[in-house]
Amino acid sequence: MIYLDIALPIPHFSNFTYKVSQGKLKNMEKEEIIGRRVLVPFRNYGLTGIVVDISEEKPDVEVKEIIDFPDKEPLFTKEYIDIVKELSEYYLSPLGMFFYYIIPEGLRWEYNPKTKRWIKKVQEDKVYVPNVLTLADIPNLSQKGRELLEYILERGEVTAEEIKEEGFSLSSLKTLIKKGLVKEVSYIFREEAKKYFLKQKKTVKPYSLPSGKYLYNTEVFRKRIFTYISLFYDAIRKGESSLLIFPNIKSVETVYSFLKKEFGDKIFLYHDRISNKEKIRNWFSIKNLNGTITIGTYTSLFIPVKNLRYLILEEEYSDAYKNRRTPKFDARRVVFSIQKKKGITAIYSSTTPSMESYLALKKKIFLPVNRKNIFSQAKGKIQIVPFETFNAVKKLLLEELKENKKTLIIANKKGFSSFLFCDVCETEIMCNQCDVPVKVHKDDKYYLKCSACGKKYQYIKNCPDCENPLKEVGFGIDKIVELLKKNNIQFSFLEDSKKTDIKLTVSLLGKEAIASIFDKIINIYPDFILSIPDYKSEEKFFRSITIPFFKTKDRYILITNESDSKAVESLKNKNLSLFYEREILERKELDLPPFARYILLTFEKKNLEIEDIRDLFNKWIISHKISNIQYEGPLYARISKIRGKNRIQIILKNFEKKELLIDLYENALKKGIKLNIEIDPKEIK
DNA sequence: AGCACGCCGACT
DNA sequence: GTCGGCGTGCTC
Repeated sequence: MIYLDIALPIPHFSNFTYKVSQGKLKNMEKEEIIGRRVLVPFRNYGLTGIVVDISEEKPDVEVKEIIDFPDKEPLFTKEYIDIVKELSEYYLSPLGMFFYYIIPEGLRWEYNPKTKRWIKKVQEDKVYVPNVLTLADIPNLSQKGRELLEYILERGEVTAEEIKEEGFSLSSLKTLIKKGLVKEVSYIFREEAKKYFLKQKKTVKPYSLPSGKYLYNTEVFRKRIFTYISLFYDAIRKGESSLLIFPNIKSVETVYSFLKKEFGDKIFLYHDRISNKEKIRNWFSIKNLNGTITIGTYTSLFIPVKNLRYLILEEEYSDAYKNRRTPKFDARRVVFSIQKKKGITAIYSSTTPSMESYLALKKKIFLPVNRKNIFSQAKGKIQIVPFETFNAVKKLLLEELKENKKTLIIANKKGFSSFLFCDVCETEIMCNQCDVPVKVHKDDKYYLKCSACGKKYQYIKNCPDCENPLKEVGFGIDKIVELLKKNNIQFSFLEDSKKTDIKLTVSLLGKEAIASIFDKIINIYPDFILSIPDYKSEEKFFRSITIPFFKTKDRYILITNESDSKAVESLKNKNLSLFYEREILERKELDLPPFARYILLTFEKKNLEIEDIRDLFNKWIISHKISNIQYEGPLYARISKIRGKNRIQIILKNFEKKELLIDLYENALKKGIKLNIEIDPKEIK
């Protein structure tokens, strides 16, 4: 008997032991078992897990036997298991939950105890293998049957399509199966013999970067992409692979279709909107083939790419790189872990890098890709217009849109109005289950929507308490849409593939790959970003005003009242480090990230009170004899209620013994309080 | 997470 | 009597 350490998808901070008999092992080597997907009985149902370790010692607890190893090969290599383990510990996310999330969706099989069957989510590939060793001494076999058996023996393993292509009929195959001469085998993935073609264009010079961590902020996106092409050609020549990550699917698809022309069958796509079948096929192809290129979202970071050489994280500043659900992780850190483990070349790219990356470059933890001046690649004129009223903005827009130029309008805000306000009661109209004012939206008609829980409400004109007419406060993208429609101006959204001269978007952040160059860009009042109580607000504001400039050919019109801020100063002076240097000083003075590490604890329960949490927290500190702990709270969260549950927060600063928080999590859970632990939160209020 | 079990109020 | 909502406990 052999015992397996299996990570199962349940929020429990330990693995589970199962036994496996020699028969089920089918002569597998130890290395072929670790990293494998495994089906196990669990209570009265079943689960899909990942084998993370093997032992021959009998454990203390009573253990069950596994059901099956459904795959031909492991999903993960030992290296990647170590990387995922490290991340799971860092982010306090259970290992099994981590693995379950990062494997292709089609492999997350579920057991239905009623029908006693596994729901497999994808169709398996069926192949046919010989069940005899030679053709000799087989009586009663037709000429056709003999020829087919000979063919299957020769190939070792064939599909029904291949049998048909060879000119055999499927009924001959059926006869052979009936006679027990051929066996049908199901695989979730069968490696395909790929026909590669690759004609390198003469214009592209292969280029290589030695292993290490790089910051690439010296060139705009359209130049960076050609650097990647050069790197990819160099890697392919050596049989090495590359992984290029974007913060959203639209960017992935745009770049994929562009690079497909260049690299043909060498290139793979991986994100959550491709089919389950394709995801599985691509996973194994990328794992097994030499010299591939993968374009994907952050889920593709966990594919154990064969011979990985270049790992590129595009627009590395993007908030989308932080997964806010379990398993919690930040793509930037995942890239860091993979680089450290494998000694590859990792490139963090963006026009406006994150503060962390900028500081890492300063400290020489990151290397520069080159030393070009990014401002020499943008020639637009910056025009700063103060904001007065929304009516003035409307007038400016109509005037500017008269010119037949390729124009982009950035609205900076979703929805129609920010909220509804009653002058008499002096209150905002709130969501009835959250502590959030409802936002006014307008698609075909007006409606109200809560931005916290997503609940929609009918539009109301008058205050439900005093019946006085309500005032709409603020303006979002839906109001710009209304203006353009009223004036019969042809437009489309930036994210649509439709071709119009006028494009509209909420924000350009994370969309550098989607947006082309515009003659004119109008950025409407991004100032509100500064009013969000978060230490990253200035950085976000800086990015929102800077990125559009690098997409402008002639005129960049920025509507703002913040022209004295360090962000606008730095843009006007065409010197981005002006902003970064000043921001770094401020962060250092206030002891904010990246100079301090924070952990945000959010407790959620109906009718939860500050006292409950203070009790719970103090008991935890005493029971673990924790001293010198720096924290703030417990306090009500900025959004003090979501879906009827009160939210109370504690912020820990530079807390080292993270693993003790598991105990706090479990103590809270015993009282029906859900604790959300966020390591390195992206917002601190 | 996802399931079972048990308590309790509401409704036949 | 029985259905179902939800609080609690447990998982190799």
